[in-house]
Amino acid sequence: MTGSGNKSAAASSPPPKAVVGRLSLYLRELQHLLRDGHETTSSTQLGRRLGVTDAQVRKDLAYFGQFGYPGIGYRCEELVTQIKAILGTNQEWPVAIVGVGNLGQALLGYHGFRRQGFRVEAAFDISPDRIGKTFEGIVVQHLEEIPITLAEKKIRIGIIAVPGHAAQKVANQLVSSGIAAILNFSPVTLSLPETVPVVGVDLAIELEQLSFAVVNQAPNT
Amino acid sequence: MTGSGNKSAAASSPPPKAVVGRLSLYLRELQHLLRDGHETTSSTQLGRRLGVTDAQVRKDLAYFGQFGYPGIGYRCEELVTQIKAILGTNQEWPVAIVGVGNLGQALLGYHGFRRQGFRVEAAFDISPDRIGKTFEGIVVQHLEEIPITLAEKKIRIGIIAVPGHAAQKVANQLVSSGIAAILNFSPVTLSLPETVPVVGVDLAIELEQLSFAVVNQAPNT
DNA sequence: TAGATTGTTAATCGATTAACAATC
DNA sequence: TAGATTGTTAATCGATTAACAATC
Repeated sequence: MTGSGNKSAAASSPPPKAVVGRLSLYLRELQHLLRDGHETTSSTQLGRRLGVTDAQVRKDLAYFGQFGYPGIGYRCEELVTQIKAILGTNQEWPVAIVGVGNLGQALLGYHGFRRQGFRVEAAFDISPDRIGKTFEGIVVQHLEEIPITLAEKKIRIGIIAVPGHAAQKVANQLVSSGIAAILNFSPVTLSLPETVPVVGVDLAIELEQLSFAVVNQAPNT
Repeated sequence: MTGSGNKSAAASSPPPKAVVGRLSLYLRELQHLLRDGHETTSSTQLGRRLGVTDAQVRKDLAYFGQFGYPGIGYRCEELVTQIKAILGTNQEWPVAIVGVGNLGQALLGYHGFRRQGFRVEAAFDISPDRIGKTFEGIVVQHLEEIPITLAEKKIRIGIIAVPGHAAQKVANQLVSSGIAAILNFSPVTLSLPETVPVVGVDLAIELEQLSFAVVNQAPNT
């Protein structure tokens, strides 16, 4: 017997970030497969859907253990459970949003977060116009409340959606309030202690990648 | 004389995607340096700010030409101009948004796009509640109008911000209307012709990368 | 059994870093 | 000139792919 819950072959070296990124994609795809009634899948099927090779799927998963059944493939439900455990989304994560402008409000209302185990439980802003208002059941608080609220609600992940010029200051406040990780939507590079992982999403930069591709059209292999 | 506008050493092999991604980061940083009154910078300074090595900065730029001055470094303004030309953002790009829910509305109002040369010029939805409404000066149209409007407004880049179950259909409509590239915010993998580049941004996945980092805390090198 | 598919090792490929002559 | 910094080549490192014995 090979698979199922076997963590014995746990990674000795830490997995590259790219692998963790793909792990999330595998999870997403597996959830779609499940919804479509598939009981099992294979590295070939999964890879084809995501545009990666079957070997890569198997190699990526091998960083974390043995989850498959030779001759059969992977049981979708089981693999979903396993990947969630690896990513830490088998638990609920309360998160905070700082900056309740356009983007912050959209993130507050984004149901996709909840579906994957993230629940926005606090929102902060500096504008008197917004403080005290309620969005999606969350009352916007002043930035000053960050330390107390993070502690009270055991929030470890913060989302920054303030204008660029305010982002570093907000990041510092989050860090000094003990945040464990930051998702940054501001178009700036944050300078933070190495112990606080950051993921940056710059919407303009994503579009730039596309304008480059269009201008240098037909990257004909 | 080495630098300035010299495109002679243009890339023979196509630059890896990772390089183009960093190019956008260099551009962003250079714009900050300019605003802070810096006339020149160096691969070391740029790299330190972004957490990459000086060698990598120079190597990345070398894919596209020679832009620096030995002994001096890079003139910020000049390099900004050069990188914009490479990325194609020395021109204005009209873009369309499909899906005017929470996220779509936020994207419509996002000023960061405009700053980098992207202008939202059309918005589409399927809901009668939203069609005809105006957001940020843009009247929401029915999905049916996509072909006519894209042609009229010469829109080549489309942003998908519809629920996952509708995304593939919308993508097909965009493609058959001649879109050149797609930015996809829906949590699904789109299957598209190879000629249409896609960038996917899945907000839940970004958070998953952070929960992984927190759970596997202290990736102590 | 024959067919399918895994996990893993070895081979290949590509990307990053180090080093340094050339230049200002 | 001495000091700084580029562009580029060679060396290193890491990630992807191919191949295959083991397994169901």
